[in-house]
Amino acid sequence: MEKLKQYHSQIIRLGLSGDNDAMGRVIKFCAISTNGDLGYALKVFGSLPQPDTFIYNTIFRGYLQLQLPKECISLYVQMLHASVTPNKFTFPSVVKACTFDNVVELGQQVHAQIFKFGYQSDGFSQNSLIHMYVSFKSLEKARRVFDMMPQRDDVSWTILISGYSQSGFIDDARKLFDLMPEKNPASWNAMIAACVQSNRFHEAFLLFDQMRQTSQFKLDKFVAASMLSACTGLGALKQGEWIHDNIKKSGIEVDHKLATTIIDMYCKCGSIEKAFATFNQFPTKGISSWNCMIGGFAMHGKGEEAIELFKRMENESKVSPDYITFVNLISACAHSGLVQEGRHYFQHMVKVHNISPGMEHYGCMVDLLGRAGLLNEAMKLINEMPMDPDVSVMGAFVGACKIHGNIELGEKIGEKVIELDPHNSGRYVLLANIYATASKWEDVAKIRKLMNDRGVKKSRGFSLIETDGAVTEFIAGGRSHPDSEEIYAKVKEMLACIRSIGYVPEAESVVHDISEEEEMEKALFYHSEKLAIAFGLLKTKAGETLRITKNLRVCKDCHEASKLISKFFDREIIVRDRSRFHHFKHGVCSCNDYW
DNA sequence: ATAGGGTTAG
Repeated sequence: MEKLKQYHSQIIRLGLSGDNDAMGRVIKFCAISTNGDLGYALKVFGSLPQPDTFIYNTIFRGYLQLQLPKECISLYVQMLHASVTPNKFTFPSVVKACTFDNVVELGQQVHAQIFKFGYQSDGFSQNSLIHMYVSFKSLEKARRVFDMMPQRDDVSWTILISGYSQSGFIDDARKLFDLMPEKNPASWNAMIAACVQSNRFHEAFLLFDQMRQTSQFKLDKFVAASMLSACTGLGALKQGEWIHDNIKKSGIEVDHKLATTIIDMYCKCGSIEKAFATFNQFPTKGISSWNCMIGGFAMHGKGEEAIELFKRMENESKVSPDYITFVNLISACAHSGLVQEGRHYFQHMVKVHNISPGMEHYGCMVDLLGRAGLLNEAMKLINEMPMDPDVSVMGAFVGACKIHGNIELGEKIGEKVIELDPHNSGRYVLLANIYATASKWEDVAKIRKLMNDRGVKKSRGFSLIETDGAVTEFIAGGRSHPDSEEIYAKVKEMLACIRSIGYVPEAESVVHDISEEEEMEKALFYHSEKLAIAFGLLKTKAGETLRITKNLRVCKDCHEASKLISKFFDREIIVRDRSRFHHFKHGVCSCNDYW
C-alpha cells in the first residue's frame, strides 16, 4: 500500500490525476488485492472527473469482496445516472450483489437490463443470473435462463444441478446431471454432494465409482471432501481411510476445511485415535478443526480429553474458542457426567472469553444437569434464560425426566414439546416411554392414538455395518438380505449364549402394537442392531472389532445385549447412535450406561 | 478483469 501511494503521487505530479487508464490501475490495486484499501480506492474514485466503465466495475468487485452488496448496487445506480454504459464485465458483479442482498425485484430489473444491453448470449452474465434465481429459490426462472442460453457451459450445468439439490429436488438434479454431455470434476462433485446432503450415501458411492472410470479422473479436494462426508454418513471407516490415503497420494493440499472433514470422518467412523493423530499432524489448525476434535471427544464420552484439548487450545493456539467450542465442550461434560466442570466452563465462557450463552449452551447445560438428576437446578436455569427456551432445550429436560422417572414434570413439559414439534415422532415416543415407565398404559395408548390421528410415523430404525469395506444395512425384522436365514439363526444362537450369562430381555419402547409378551420379545430380538451384530459375527474373523452405525438411539435392551455379547464373544463392538458412541468391551460400555 | 463444487453441534 505504501509503495502504491508513492506511485500514486508520482502519477499526480505527472498531471495524470484525471487519467482513467493510470487511475484505473491504482484503483484496481486498492480495491481488489487482499492487502488493499477500498477506502483509498473510493477517495481516488471520487477525485476523477469521468470514471470509465472499467473503474466502476473494479469498485463493484471491491465492494463484493468486502460483502457490501448494498453499496455495490447503489453505485451501479449512480453509474447509470452518470450515463456510463455497462459492459459484459459489469453484470456478473451487479447480479451477484442482488444475490447476496436477496433483492428479488431489483434482480429482475437487472435481468431486463442485461437483455436491453444485449448480453443475452454472454455466458458469464447468464450464469450469474442462473445462480441468482437459484438462490432466490425461483427454480423455474433459473431453468428458463438455462434453457434460453445459446451456449451452455459446465458452469451453467453445475449451478443448476446444485440449485435443484439445495432446494431438495435431488431427482431433478440427477436428471439434469445425466443429460449433461461432458462432465467435469465440479459437476461430478455437485451431484455427489447432492446425494451426500440428502443421505443417499450409496448413490454417492455409485457415482464416485462411475467417475473413477472416466478417462481423465483425478481426485480433487472437493470430491475428496464430499466422499469423506459420504463415508462419515455411513460410518464407513475403511472407505474413509482409502480416501484419506488417496488425498496423500494425489498431493492434494489439505486446507483447514479438508483437515476438518478428515478429522470428522475418523471421529464419526469410530476411530477417535486416528482422528486425534490426524489432528496432531496438521501444523496449522483452524477453529473448525479444534471444535471438531473437541466434539469428537464429546461424542465418544471422553470428557477429560475434551477438557485437556480445550486447555491446550487456550494455551498454544492462535485461534480463540468460539460459540461452538463451548457447545462441544459443555456437551463433552454432559456426556461424561462432569457436572462441576460443565458448570465451570459455562461461567468461564462468559468471564474469560466474553461469549454470552446462547440457546445451544442452555440446551447442553440442561442436558448436563438433568442427566445428573439435578432437575430442579435444570428447571431453575430454564427459568433464568434470557430467551424463551426452544424445543431442544425443553426436549433435553424431558429426556432427563424420563431417565429419572419424574412423571409429573415429564408429562407437563413433554406435552408442550410435542405441540411445539408435532411432526417429530421422537417427541411422542419420549413421552410415551415416560408413561410406560410409570405403567400408565392408558396414557401410552392416548399418545399412540394422537400419533395415528396426526399421521406421525415412528421413524424406522436401521443399522449399518461395515465388513470387508462394504456397508450392509439392516432394518428391524428385515429379511431382504440373501443370507437372512443364516443371520436369524445366528441371532438366536447369540441370544442363547448371553442368556447363559444373565441376559434378560427388557422392552422399553412400547409405541408398537404389541401385547403378547412373546411377540414383544420377537420384536426385540430382531432389532436392526442385533441383526447387524449377528451379521458381523458371521462375516468377520475372531477378535475383529465390529463397527455399527445407527440412525436412532440405542435401546436399553440392545445396549444390555451388546455389553454381554462383547464379553461372551470377546469382541469389541463400537456403535454410533444418533447422538454418541458406545464402545462395548469385556461386558462394559464406554458410556457407563449414562446416555 | 468476471463464474460453479467441500467443513465444524445437539
